[in-house]
This record gives sequence, C-alpha cells and structure tokens, in this order.
Amino acid sequence: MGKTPRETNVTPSFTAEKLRAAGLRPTRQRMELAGHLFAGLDRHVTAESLHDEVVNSGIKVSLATVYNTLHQFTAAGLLRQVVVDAARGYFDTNTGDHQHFFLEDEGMLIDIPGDAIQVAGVPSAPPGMLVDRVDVVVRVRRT
Amino acid sequence: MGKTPRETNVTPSFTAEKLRAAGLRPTRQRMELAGHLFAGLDRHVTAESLHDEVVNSGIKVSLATVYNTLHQFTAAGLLRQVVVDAARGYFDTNTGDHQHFFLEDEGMLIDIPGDAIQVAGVPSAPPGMLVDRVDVVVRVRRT
DNA sequence: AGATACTTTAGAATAATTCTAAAAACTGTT
DNA sequence: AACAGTTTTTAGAATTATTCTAAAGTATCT
Repeated sequence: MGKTPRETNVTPSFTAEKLRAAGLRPTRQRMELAGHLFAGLDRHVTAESLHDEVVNSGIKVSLATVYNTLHQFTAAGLLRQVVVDAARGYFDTNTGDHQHFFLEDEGMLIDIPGDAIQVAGVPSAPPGMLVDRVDVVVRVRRT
Repeated sequence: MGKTPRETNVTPSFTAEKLRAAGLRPTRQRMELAGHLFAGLDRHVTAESLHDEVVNSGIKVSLATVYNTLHQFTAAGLLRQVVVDAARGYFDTNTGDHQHFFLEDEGMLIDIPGDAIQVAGVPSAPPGMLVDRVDVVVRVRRT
C-alpha cells in the first residue's frame, strides 16, 4: 500500500510536531482539524464549512473550537485569512505569495500563483504607514 | 457668496434629477443621503457612519433606510461596494476605475487612481466564467 | 497520580445586516 | 387640493456570522 509523497506529511506525529512548533498543544480537535486542512492540496474553508466537514466525518468538535482553531492557526502562520465576501470569512491553507479568483456565484476561491500576476505602480504608503500586503481579487461570474 | 464649481452639482434639483434618472423617487431621506454622499469629494462610508453623520446633522432617518438606500444607489451605479474588512461593508462614491489603500488600524480607505496601478498576468477566467472586476487592496498599517 | 495551565464547549451575547408589515409619503389624475 | 395607487420609510423583530463566558475536560510536567 503505497503512499504518495503528498500524503507523507500527514502522519499524526508530523501534525503533532507542527502544532507544537506553533506553540499549540496537539489536542484531539486540533489534530483532527489540522488533518483535514493540511492533508493534501491547498484549500479554502470557512468556519462553517470546515465544521460541517469534520462533524460529517464522525468527529465531535464544536463550532466555537473551529473558530478558535482557525484563528490560532492563522496567528501561527499556518493559515491565512482571505477577505472577499462581506458575509463570510475564508481561510486559506496556502500562506505563500499568491492571489485569488473569487467565483461570486458560488462563493468559491481559486488560487492564482504569485508569480503569475504582477502589480505595478503601487504608490508609496501614506506617511507613517507601511505596506502589509497587496491583495488582488479577480471577481468572476458565470457567463 | 460664491460657489465653487465642486458645489455646483449639489443643488436639490440636480440631486432630484440624479435620483429620477436612477429610477428612484426623490424622497426626503434619499435627497438627504445623496446630499451627504455626493456633495463634494469622493468618500467612503459604512451604513453606520453615514447614518450617524446624517442623524447628527439633524435629519431623521432610520438605519434600515440607510441600508436600503446604499443598496439602491449601488444597484443604480451611483455607489460601489468595497470589500476589505470582514466586519463592515464599505461604500465608495467613486465608481470609476481605481483601487484602495486600506488602513487596517483605523478601518479607513484611501483611493488609488486607476491609472496609477497596473495588474498584469491575470490568468484567463475559469471556463464558463468572465471577469467582473479586478480589485486590488493595499493593506497598510501604522509603522 | 496530582498539580497546573491550557482547551473545549454549550449557550449566551454581540454586531452587522435583513426582513416584516403597517404607517407615511410620492405622483399622476381629477 | 383631494384621490387613488404605488412606492418608501420605519420600528422592531429576525437572521447570520462570530465572539464571549464560565464551567468541565484534557494535556503536560513532576
């Protein structure tokens, strides 16, 4: 029973280490959530969507814990928050330099690699301010 | 008592015409809100901030009406919605091509002229989708 | 195992926004 | 100016996403 390289970094001990490295105790719920989030390809979740997914997979976790965990993971640099919709908060497992398509009809995000897109001509930040990040959102809709 | 050119387009009749052209009856509250929004330079408001401002200027308008009106103005192309903060919805009187600085500490927006900034390399939209808009948000914070 | 600090959780609390349905205000016509 | 018909406004209830609270549970260290 072979494992693809992708699945390699999803062993419990690896996940536990990842959490410890972030200063978080590897509790059952954090392990489960991390398992869902970091098991394979990069993904975008909302608190609700992740909660549903985890609960449907038979694990008992409260929504409050999902919120807590998403924020803790974000603070630890394991996730990144994406603001595209006034109604919902999205979290992205891809914390590297990249941008997004946002499918407005479905409330879905698709990554755009950071090296594909370039933003030129950004004026210097107002006095006393520094640029934290430049976000590009390409809003698309069904034809 | 001279008027600057800027104030010219703020006469009641002009505003009323603007509303009629948008298919909206020029009611007292819509006139007041439009007066505050389109009186001078471009601006960014939240429902709450505009409501406070109008109420403090002595006019009686409900928050629900401010929400209704902001949405109607947006649907009519008089305003544009800006999504930068998961917590609040912003509306911009500048409906032309431009982008934004977002001062995260103060929840404040500053326009970046559309011809100042260029976005290159946007991949083509996923099949069956078309690009609605490309939003750039330059998030800045106090040094 | 016990002590201690950290976590989880149910449920209450917030906050922004939307909904509802009844009262008020426009508009075009007499 | 009053009328009829439609559109608006509004107070307050309702919704939704998210956060808070305090009590119960769990991880870690000795």
